[in-house]
Amino acid sequence: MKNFPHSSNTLSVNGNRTLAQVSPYRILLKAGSHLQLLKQVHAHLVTTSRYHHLPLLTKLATSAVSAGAILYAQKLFLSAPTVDSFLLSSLVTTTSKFDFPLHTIFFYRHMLARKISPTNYTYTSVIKASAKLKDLKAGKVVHCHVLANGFRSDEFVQAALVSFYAKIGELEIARKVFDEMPQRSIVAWNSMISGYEQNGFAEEAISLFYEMRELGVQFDSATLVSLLSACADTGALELGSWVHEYVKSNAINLDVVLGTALINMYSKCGNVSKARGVFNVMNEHNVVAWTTMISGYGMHGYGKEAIDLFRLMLNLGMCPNEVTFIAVLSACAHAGLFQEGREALAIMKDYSLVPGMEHHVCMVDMFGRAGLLSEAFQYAKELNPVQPTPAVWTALLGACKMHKNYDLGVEVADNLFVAEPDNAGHYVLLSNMYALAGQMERVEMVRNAMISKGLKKPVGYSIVEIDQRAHLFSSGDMSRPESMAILQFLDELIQQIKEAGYVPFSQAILHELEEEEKEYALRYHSEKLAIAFGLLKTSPGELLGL
DNA sequence: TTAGGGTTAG
Repeated sequence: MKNFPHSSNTLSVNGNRTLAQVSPYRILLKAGSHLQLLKQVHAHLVTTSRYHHLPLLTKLATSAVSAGAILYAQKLFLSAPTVDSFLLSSLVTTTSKFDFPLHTIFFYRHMLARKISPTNYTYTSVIKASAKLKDLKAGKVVHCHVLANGFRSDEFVQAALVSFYAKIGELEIARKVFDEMPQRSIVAWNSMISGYEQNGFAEEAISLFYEMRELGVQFDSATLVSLLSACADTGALELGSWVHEYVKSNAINLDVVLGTALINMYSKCGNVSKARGVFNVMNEHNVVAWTTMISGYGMHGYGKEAIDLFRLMLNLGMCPNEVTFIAVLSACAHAGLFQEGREALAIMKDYSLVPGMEHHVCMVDMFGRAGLLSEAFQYAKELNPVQPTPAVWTALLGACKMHKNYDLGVEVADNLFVAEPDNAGHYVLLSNMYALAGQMERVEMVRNAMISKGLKKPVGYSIVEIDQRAHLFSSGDMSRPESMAILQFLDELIQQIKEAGYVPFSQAILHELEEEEKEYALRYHSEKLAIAFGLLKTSPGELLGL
């Protein structure tokens, strides 16, 4: 609730003048979104018989929406003696703005029922509400209304549609609307770029940005934020650094959103000190910025730095949320700081947070990695009556493998098998664990089960960036024209490192492969292919930034 | 007599 200046419970306007002497509209403006005052005005309007005055009622209802009193606003509307287009379109736009999408649709239906013609403002609001509700059908219906009522070339409505389809994952439709726009606004470009990135098509997001630049369309901060996310997704450090330089040399305001996107990009691309550099020069830090930086430290094994930053955050009075705690616990797990992790989990309640399954997974992972296997197993079992999720068992299984405790590993694997019988990734973990425990008949059983169910483990990828272009490799990938050269070069490299003492660790891919196959899979692992390609295509030292 | 579509962490 916002603070209301002057007084809290009674209206005193302009010194001694009474309520009746002052324009009710001015009182309403002054009441702002203070619900108590709005109700007083409401009562006043009723007692002075001005309740039928629609402009006043409209202002009252939209103020109630902005105060979060959506049901009160709805009652006001339903009790109105008459309704006009101003009242309804105001309610549609205000409910959309203040995040009451169901009510936006509700008032829009009332508009249609009363044959009130929507404007482009109405359409943008209703489309945004459909996006919030992830309601494809509602959005498509509104899209039809848009076309039928001649808003096919309205810049605002079309941009809202691009955004809607992109958010809901219908990228082809989004692109079609985008392509057919007579005038593409910056917002339409940004919606399309962000849509690609949010749906896992970072390459397309980056391409579209290049297209935008080549066409001479001026991009803005929001474009760069989505572009940075795409860089983070693909490891495109060079392009991400270009964005940073661009921001600095064009004096673009480094607000908390842009700053956080830069921190995230540098962290994911492996440059934590640059990430911290950005964090340090930002003027404003919200919980997302803090969490991103803590998470950046954590993912690179800098547990102490993550904990120090977390403590600094708390000392400065910033409130962590559940994501912050996931970042902290994960950092502790990777750095072996289980004491710190335990303390962090214990203080969640001080911030009215309850540990969820993701936090428990971190704890199991933390004990497991630290070699405290029985503690981890105990923790996992004590999660009852909340049944441990497969993620908990997977974390524990990884720990059993890491610490070569195969007996416990098999026990855990059995739990995993029961918990999620259709996950191909788990089958591979299971069969590896059985193989390590020497239970070959079970390996056979798991493998057969996998084949009979037609399950296949999703393919993993490795990416290397050369000249601002990301190159993607999967294991044994032979799809490039340079494939033979890459393999030849890789063979030479492997020969050299073998001479230097390298022994392939074929246990790591035990999934019932013959010895020869094992070595093939290890040798042509996607990371190795990507690195060989990178070394081939760059001058000595360049790939490592030397 | 009102008001708009795009951007950050797991």
